[in-house]
Formats: sequence, structure tokens, C-alpha cells
Amino acid sequence: MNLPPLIQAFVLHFGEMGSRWGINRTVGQIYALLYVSPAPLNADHIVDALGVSRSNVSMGLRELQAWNLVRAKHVPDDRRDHFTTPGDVWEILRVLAEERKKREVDPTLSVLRELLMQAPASEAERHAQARMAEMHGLIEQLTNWYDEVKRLETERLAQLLALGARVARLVEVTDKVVSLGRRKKKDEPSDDRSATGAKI
Amino acid sequence: MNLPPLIQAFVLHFGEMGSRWGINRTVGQIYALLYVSPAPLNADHIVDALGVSRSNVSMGLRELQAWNLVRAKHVPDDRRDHFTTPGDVWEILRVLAEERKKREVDPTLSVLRELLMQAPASEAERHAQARMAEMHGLIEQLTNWYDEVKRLETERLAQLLALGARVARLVEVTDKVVSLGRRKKKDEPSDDRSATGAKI
DNA sequence: CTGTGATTTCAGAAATTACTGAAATTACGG
DNA sequence: CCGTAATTTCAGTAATTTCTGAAATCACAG
Repeated sequence: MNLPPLIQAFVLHFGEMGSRWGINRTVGQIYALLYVSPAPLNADHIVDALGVSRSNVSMGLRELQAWNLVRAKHVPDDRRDHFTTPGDVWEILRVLAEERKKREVDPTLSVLRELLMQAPASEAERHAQARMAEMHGLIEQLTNWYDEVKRLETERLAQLLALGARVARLVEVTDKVVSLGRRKKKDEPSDDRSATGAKI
Repeated sequence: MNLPPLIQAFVLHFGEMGSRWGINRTVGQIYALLYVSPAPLNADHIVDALGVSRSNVSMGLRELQAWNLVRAKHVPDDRRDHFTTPGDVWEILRVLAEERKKREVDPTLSVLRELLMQAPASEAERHAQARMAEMHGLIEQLTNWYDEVKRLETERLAQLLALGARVARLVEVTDKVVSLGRRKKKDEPSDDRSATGAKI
């Protein structure tokens, strides 16, 4: 491996972490290298930098492209493909979330749905199904939430994050006021507004 | 493997998914089995049910306990240990989030911090550091958010989830009012706060 | 077309990870 | 303590995954 020490440390760390996720060391390293690179790199650059075989790089890039984490870019006057990561870290986060959901969550959800359709043949199966239903419910809630949140623009999302758990106070108060309002009269949103104005 | 078909399908699926996460097939299967089991199981039960070696089960249980996903329970009049998963799926979610953060996020955060302390020795390193800083900033925002949210009780958390992206409307309005307020006078936080009371 | 260089494929080698059975250790009732 | 049952450890083996170099394919300028 032939890289400035700071970059090498970063690349090596991602190689290690890669194995802790589903991806292998080389794929992690390629990603890290492209991430910190100021310009798109061609495959041979990567081979030089990481000291792995050309074919390994080819397979790694292929996998990263399947994950939508790396894009090929055409550089004029160069027949070789050049590769980059999306520049915006928020964009990367979105892609990562989407892909992991697709690979890790969706298949489970569909298996659960299928198993929940079947008629239990015993008490053991009945109980198992009840547990599966709990899991299914939770995952469905989470994915519904995710589907809504992912549509937000980055700036809004960042604001929500910054707000953190303080939004919960709001929910709490809203809840209280709504149930109060219901006791008096239905649909009096102007009241709700001022009420929710309590410190969040 | 010796299980009712419905349970077997669930167990096999978790075995497969296991490999897609960091854990191996047997560990995934053990977890799935305990999850749907109406009562705690001892190690030999698991051996029978899954058809793997006793030692493999021992190692699997050990790993699941390290993840806090399985607890040993003592059953009176039985010298053998019995194992269960936490019953509440929300609790499971919390544990999972916490452990994955500990294993996948925290180490990266600390490496990034360390690398950002060092003085860059070249333009390439300078640029790399800037990218690392972006990544570090994002991860820190996410973990701060997580740290706040994880403290919420389950019920509040569920409410927040149910609210979904609709909380974003609130943020939007807040934003507008804050910028209005700012046009008049600087630093008037009490104003800002009441402003957030607008309808969500 | 042809020739050249870039890229991918793929069979086998290397490395890693998972699993087993035997032996060692631990826990505990008598 | 002793004996027995439960559990863990660990060295060796099996299975899987990753990586490589050689060959095949592709892409395109001339």
C-alpha cells in the first residue's frame, strides 16, 4: 500500500470496519480511498494505492456500484473509467440507508408476512406466530417512519436531528391539549397552537 | 433440524440473514429459535432443535449474551442454564441499536477524531481531512440525536414514529418564524420558543 | 476490419471463518 | 472432598469467502 499516512490510516480503518459489516476488506478500502480523493480515480490508480490485484479492484468497484455508493465518471480524452463517491455525506447516508433496508429489512418483512398468512398447526406454532407478528409490527412502523422521513430535504432533516428528543416534549403537550380540547369541544386548532407553544 | 415447519422457516431465514449481518448462521438460528420459543430453552434443547454440535451452541449463546440479546435464566430444580430473549420487541430494538453503535460507529468516530487532530503534510492530506471532517460531523449529529431519542420511553417513541415526517412541518414553520424574529431583533430566544407552538 | 488497451470473468490458491469432538474445567449435590 | 452432570475450551477440520493471474471479452481509434 502506497499512501500518505493519514489517508492510509483512514483506508485501513475502513477495511477493518468493512469486514464488520457485510462488505470485505478490499471493498471497504476502495470506498475509503475514493471518499477522500479530491478527484475521480481510475482502476489502476486504486491498484497502485492499495496494492491489490487488478481483478480484485474490478470486482470491488462492481460491488460498490451495485450499492450505489460509487459512480463511474467519464473523463474526456481518457478511455479508462474513473470512479467517485457522491460528494454530499447526507446523500451517502440516504443511499446507505436505502440499500441496507433493501438487503436486510425488506426480505425479512416479506418472509414474516408470508409466515403470518399460514394457519398454525399447533400451540407452539400459534405462539411463534404471535411473536412474529410483534416483530412484523415493529419493523413495519419503523419502515413507514423511514419512508416518510427519507423524503425530507437535507436541511429539514438536519433541523429535525438538531431538535433531537425535544420534539418529544411537543408530542407530549400536544397529546395533552388534544385530549383536553376533546373534552370541551371538537376541532379548535387555534387553541392547540398556543398550547403547544410551551417550551420544547 | 427438528422443528414445526413454520418455526423452521423462521429459523432458517434468520440463519441466512445472520450471514448478511456480522453474525454467523448458527448464531442467527439460535436467536430466532429463542425468540419464538414460549419458554426459556436449555442448550441441549437447542442442539436437538437445530442439529448442530453442543460446542457450537455454547459459543453461539456466548456471543448472543455478549450482544445482550440473550439472557440466561435459572430454572428451579434444574442445574442447566436456560436461555431467553427479552420479550419486548422495543427493548430488543434498543439493545440492537446500542450494540451496533458500539461496534460499528464508535470506533470509526474515534479514529476520525484522532486523524483530524494530526497536521496534514500535503495538499492531498489536507483535502482528505476536510472530507473526514464532513463524515465526522454527520456521524456526530446522528449519534447526538440517537443519544437523546434513546432516553424516551417506548410509548413516546412510538408516538414520534407515528407522527413521522409530519413533525417536519413544525420545523419548517419554526424556521420561518425564527427568521422573521431575527429580522426585528437579534437573540430573543423566548420569542423563538413560543413561535414553535404553531400547528404541526 | 484490425489492433491495442481497458475491463471482466473465472478457475484455482490463499486466507478466513465456522464447526466439531475430545479433553478440560466448572458447579454442585451428597 | 468425591462424583457426576453441565459447560467451556481448543486443536484440528470443514466450509466459505476473498483474492489472484491468465484468458476472454469489450470498446473504440485508425
